[in-house]
Amino acid sequence: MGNKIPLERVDANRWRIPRHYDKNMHVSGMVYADDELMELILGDNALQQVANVASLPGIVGHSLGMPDIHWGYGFPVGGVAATDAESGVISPGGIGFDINCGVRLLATDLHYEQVKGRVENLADVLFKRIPSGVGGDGMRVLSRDEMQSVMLQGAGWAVAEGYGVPEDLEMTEEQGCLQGALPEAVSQQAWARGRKQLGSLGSGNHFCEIQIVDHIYDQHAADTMGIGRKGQIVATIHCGSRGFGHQVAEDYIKLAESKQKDYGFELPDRQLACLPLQSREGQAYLGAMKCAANFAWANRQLLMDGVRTSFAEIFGRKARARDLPLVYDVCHNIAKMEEYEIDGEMKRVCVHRKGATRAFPPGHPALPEKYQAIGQPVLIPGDMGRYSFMLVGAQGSMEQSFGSCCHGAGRRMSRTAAKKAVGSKELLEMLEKKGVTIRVHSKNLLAEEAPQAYKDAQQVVNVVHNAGLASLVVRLKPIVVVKG
DNA sequence: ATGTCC
Repeated sequence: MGNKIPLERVDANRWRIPRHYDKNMHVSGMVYADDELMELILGDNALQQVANVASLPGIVGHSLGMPDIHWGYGFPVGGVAATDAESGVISPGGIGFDINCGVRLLATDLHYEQVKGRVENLADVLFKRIPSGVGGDGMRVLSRDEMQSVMLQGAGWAVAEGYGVPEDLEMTEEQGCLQGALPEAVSQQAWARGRKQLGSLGSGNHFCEIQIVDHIYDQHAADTMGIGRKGQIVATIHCGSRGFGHQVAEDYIKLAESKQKDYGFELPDRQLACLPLQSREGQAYLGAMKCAANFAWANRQLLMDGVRTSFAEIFGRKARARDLPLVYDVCHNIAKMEEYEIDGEMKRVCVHRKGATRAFPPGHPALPEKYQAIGQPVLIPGDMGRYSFMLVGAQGSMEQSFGSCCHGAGRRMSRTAAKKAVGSKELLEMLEKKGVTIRVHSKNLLAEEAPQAYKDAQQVVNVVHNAGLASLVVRLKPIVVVKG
């Protein structure tokens, strides 16, 4: 079905889905891929979803698809869409179920030579200290007051509770807190789920990895981030808002679906259900989404503390935050109100990033002082067997993609297809052969995350680099993987 | 992603 879509080649890395393809489209689609990735993308219906998103009321610019794009709920994963702040809509499916799923990376001052004899020990301690698994409870149970504070203050709450240091907040997108969160817009069911889950990894593609700096593309930017030594050990955490954000998403997707007739929206897919940004319901979703985003930042802050404590336990470090500084934290499932130049005038828009990372260029006012000259760190986890990447945002993102780029390798197999194709035993053997030590809560879910189930992250990041959305800084190789 | 079906 995807191959019915007319694709116009723009250049080596970009393809247009012309607006005339479907009368519902208000704008064209723009998809970032080279020839090889486009072959994979044509294998599912993600391009149809890019075209569908172009029919959202008030969409501006292009409906965008990043090179890691694949099929998602209504919107593709790896999609970016901006809607007019006054006359446009917000679509909960355009943010996704795991609100503020995101990634953070910590540097260490350790070299692989200092760690290689303790790898098994490190894996055990991380697995012990980082709660994981489907439905898993977190590091602490929150009172109602504490839960409300987490929703309102995000990572700042966690730092005030002793999980980390104020410098961590400077190195977090939005300082780890979106203003304007509305706890009263969050259902009691979501409150109840959230109160048990703060400080937990969950399952699926979430992980904590210990990685080695494997290749350096940009020494100056790598040095600025404190990850400029080959063989240096870093830690990556990939996690979101757990059952809390999932419940918020579910509640508002249902609400939006029930309101489509009232607002006179006739969208090509009911999963695109949306709410006018300036409506009572639209503002309620935005306020609830911010609660979930803030919860996710507090969650990653607690998980990071677990990583620092693990390193302290093994390597005897006392000043943990100083020895393991946070390099940066980005979210990749979120809607943000931002300003861009569109057709020659500045416009305030709601940028839906679903499986897409903010990638602001050097000099952007939202960046901390430390990164003004190099641009925003952009963390791109690949798969557990091959590699992950650090990039920095480039000027092209402001001109082309509403300050956004890809968020990962992107699936090439569905979860069910991956489970059919890969046995958990052979996968564990393959990882061991590659020198990856793994601790996993549920072995039968692991196959869903097999490297074969993902595109080659190197190909994906090459496309955003060549298209000028972000620039390569370092490549990382996993040595320890902890998963749910 | 997810108390993977209220």
